[in-house]
Amino acid sequence: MAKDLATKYDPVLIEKAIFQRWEAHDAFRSIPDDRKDRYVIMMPLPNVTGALHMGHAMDNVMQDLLTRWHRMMAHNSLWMAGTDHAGIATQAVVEKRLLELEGKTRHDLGREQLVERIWQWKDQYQKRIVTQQKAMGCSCDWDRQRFTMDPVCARAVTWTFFRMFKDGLIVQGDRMVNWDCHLQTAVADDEIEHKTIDGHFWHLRYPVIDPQSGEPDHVVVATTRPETMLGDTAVAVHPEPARALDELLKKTRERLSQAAEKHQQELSEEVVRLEQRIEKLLPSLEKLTQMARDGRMVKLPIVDREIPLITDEWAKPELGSGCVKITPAHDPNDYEVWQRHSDQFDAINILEPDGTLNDAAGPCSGEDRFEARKSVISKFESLGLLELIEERKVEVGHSDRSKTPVEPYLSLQWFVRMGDIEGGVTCGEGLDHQFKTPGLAQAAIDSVSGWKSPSGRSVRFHPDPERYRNTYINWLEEKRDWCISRQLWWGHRIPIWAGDLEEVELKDLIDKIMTPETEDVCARVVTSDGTNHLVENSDGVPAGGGQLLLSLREPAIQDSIRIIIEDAGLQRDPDVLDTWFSSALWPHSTLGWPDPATAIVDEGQRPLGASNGSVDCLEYYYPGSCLVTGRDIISLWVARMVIMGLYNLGDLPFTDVFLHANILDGKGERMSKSKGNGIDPIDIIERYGTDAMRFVLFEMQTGTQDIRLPVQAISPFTGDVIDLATAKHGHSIFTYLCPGSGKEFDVLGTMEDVPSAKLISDRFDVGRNFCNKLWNAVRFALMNLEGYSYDSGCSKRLQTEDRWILSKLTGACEEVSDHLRAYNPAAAIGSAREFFWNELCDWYLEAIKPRLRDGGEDATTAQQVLATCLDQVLRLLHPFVPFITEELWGSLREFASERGIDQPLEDSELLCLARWPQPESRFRDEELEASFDRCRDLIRTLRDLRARHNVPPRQELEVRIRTSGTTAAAFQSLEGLILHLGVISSITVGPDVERTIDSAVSVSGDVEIFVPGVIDLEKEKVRLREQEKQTEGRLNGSHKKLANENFILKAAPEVVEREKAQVVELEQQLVTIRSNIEALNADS
RNA sequence: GGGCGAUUAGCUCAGUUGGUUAGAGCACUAGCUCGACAAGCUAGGGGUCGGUGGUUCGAGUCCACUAUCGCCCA
Repeated sequence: MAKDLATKYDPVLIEKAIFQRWEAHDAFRSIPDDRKDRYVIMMPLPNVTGALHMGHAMDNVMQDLLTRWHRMMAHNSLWMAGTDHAGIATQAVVEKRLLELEGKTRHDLGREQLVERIWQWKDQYQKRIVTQQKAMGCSCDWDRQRFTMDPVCARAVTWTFFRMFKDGLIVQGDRMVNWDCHLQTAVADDEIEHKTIDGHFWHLRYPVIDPQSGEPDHVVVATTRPETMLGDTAVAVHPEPARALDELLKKTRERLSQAAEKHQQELSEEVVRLEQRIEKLLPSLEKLTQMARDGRMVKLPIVDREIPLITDEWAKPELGSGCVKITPAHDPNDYEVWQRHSDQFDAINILEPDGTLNDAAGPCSGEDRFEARKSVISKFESLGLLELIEERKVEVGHSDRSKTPVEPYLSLQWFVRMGDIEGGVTCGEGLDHQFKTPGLAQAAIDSVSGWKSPSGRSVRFHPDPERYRNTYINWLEEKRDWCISRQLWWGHRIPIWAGDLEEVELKDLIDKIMTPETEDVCARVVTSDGTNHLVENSDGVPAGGGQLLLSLREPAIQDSIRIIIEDAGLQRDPDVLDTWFSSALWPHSTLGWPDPATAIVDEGQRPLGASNGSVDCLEYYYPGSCLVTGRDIISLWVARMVIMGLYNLGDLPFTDVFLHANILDGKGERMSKSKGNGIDPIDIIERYGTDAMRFVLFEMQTGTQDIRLPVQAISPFTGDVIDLATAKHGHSIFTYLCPGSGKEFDVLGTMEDVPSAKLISDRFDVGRNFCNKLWNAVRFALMNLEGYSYDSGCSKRLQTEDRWILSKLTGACEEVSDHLRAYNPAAAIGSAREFFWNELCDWYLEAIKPRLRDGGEDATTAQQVLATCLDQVLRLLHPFVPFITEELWGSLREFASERGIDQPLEDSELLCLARWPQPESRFRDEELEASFDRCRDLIRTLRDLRARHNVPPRQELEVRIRTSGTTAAAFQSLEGLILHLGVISSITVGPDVERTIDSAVSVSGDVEIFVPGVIDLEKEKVRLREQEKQTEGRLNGSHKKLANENFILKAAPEVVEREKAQVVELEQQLVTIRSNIEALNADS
């Protein structure tokens, strides 16, 4: 019985069962069939570092929305799920735990054991992530999920690397990295924490070799890291100090002339300083520049190296002595200088990976970098070359992972060449649509710039195409090489074996491993002059031998060849690939590329190869449809997927990129695991229900504007709700103080000795309320569907309100689809909500209550319209709030097995597989909607009048209305409705209706409403006078506009006409209001 | 340092190509336990659209500058 349904919706009772039903029916299964319409979303793979937060929830539910929507449109829809190994992040988490719990470093464990530990961690978190996603209702094909390091994805990685290596797209080179001496790895820029500490600025003298007369016998350079002088290979001065100083002075003066008061003093002091510098120091700077041009050398103290004086704009004439030391191997800026002058001097590395100094450091070799700092200073002091020591605040980058200072460090890394390449790059090699592109970055730029792939595809960003197209292109246009090597143990190990071999050994080895049939081995030899030769057989081995670089393509055969090449003295590259290398392949690696038929999927998974007469997954599902992600990884990931898809398959991985908003906390900071401000979606789901959470996320997703989500914690001590945006932190950023008890609690649930608090946000109340409303509306309907049976003749008996709600329903179906097509979930769910709540519940349900009560044929018709509306509403809402709609769908089908008006709607046991609502244009009746709107206005006016005069809601009123034409006709045709909804005893409408002396009065538009028996003349007068004043104001405005010649001349004719019409209307209304005021005055 | 964006009601956000009185939800105020729903219903109050200047007959909307904040890239 419908009456047995609880009066409150309890999500906990149904969500699990509903999900099980979906799984039991295999509802999210995707297998290739003969459908042409297909829809493919590749999940932006969450990494296995930790559990998901609301930012991921946003991403996931957006994808679920699109997938469910397309599935209901009967497209063959695949949502591919999976997780990412996330190189450094995951390794760091596991290493940190290892140190905290066992006091061991990764070196104590060794590579194999550490990797084993990380696999365990991955298993644990992958499970947790999948649990979270299923709880969110994600309708992925769960039998196809992948992991970036599983055999299917791993094979795609080695194949891609191999092909790029063979094509000369992957090369080795030097690059400045941030080196963590403690963990002995490079760390990414975003893993560095900048701290300002008290330091020094040491001014050092370097003697000039053979100074000419009038030239100084030494130059002065300043540094905060004096030990780096051991690696100096040049000293730079500005090429045109006079011009540079002059320009700077001009600019500073200009700024001073426009500066706000608070900046004026600072700027005028700067002007004076520059003027003095030009007067006093410029001559000696110009002398130095001349010396550099003449090729003068200086002698580097301690190591006694002769290094050149050079000119470069990096040397700032406005600072210090104007000279700057150049340490290319240990400073990123100096490295840039070296790139510009590599013909004039070298780079010298003075650091060992552990932070001690190497042999190049001469007498300081073997010392730790900080000891070396002291000894360099004392040596300069004893040589009399220490000019000055300044106290200074210094910015020092510290590694997030080890908390030790990082060192800029020049090291050998692997790169993918992104720029244009002589001869171009072949995309989709071996496929019938293969094509050439100038270079990888260019191919990605073209794909958003009018170029079409062989299958006619290009990429478009949503919902703001131009803005993000620019972001994407700006980054790609630099065409900077992509550094793909990482000094880690967790990840795809670079499939390269290398060794220096003599010519004879080389030939011998090549003969052993490369036969004409071999496709899995690629050999390149780098000779002593640095040239790189692709070697296809032993005849191609260059004279004199060199460094052999072997790449192996197929993981399966690596083991057999490996023994041979390792015997020959080759060693495998110890580095692993950048995580983004494997995630860039995600859209095709998951589908089994390079060969779905032989892809080794997990036990119990659907195979990827062709079966049952259908093509294989790769052919069917690639290229895909839409990528859903945040804008922050446009360059890191989106562009790289485009590149890899084009390169490997000659086509784009997707045509649409939907960039959704990021979730911020109450302070406006990005939600993230490491910041400790992330909410676990499970916390929200437990408290509010999944659908409530989803509803609110969709409502927040309006554009690409980021969304603030103020977060509260429930104190584990007092139960109080604490706003985290204003709460005080405890000992760490993950803990806060409970104001009630003063005790500390944790918000991540990872601190063992600190009680953890559940995080909530009252923003989700809205979603919970919505679900409850939906629940109760259906409950009401079911209570009134007793004895329902479908009747195809129903359309002949439709009442006004029936036709109205069907017209509105048609509009809602159109709007929801339109908004979804425009990637505007907030607008889409807004339209659905507006129809369901403000039209169906507020007006239609109220309107039909008397009919349902009275029974008979009229009741039957109302039942059928109601059942039809609910059927359609549940379908419209399903992609947004899948659990509650699926549950209610089951109940609705029980009570009304057939729904529809003149023909039954297509039915389906599961709502998630039911057909998406089609707008029925024959129900559209705009005239009726307009009449209905007039009635609603009238009823609202009457309710307002009741409230103003304290008339009890149930006390019936008599109403007299003076109006004519269409408005009068509308009121007359909807009289029954007005009587019922306005709680009116009688209504008189006509052009000659007169106000009775005891009537309250309300004027709205061309309608005068009189309600006898409700008298508070003073209130009425005050209100009418306010209305009079307001109307006069608006009228004046319009008059003014129309009096303006320019307005008449220049504004669009329809705008002028509208303005004129408004004047007529307002004047009429003013007359009416004034006559009513007069009448009231006459009465009193 | 370069690029992109944001600033609208107490809060969170809408506001298409410039054109009637700038909207929604929450919160607030008042009144409603009428046979779905108090997680509800009804009505109401609340904004000189960050600031300054400009273009225009007309600016929340376009332009310039400025302040604050955010993101990406160096």
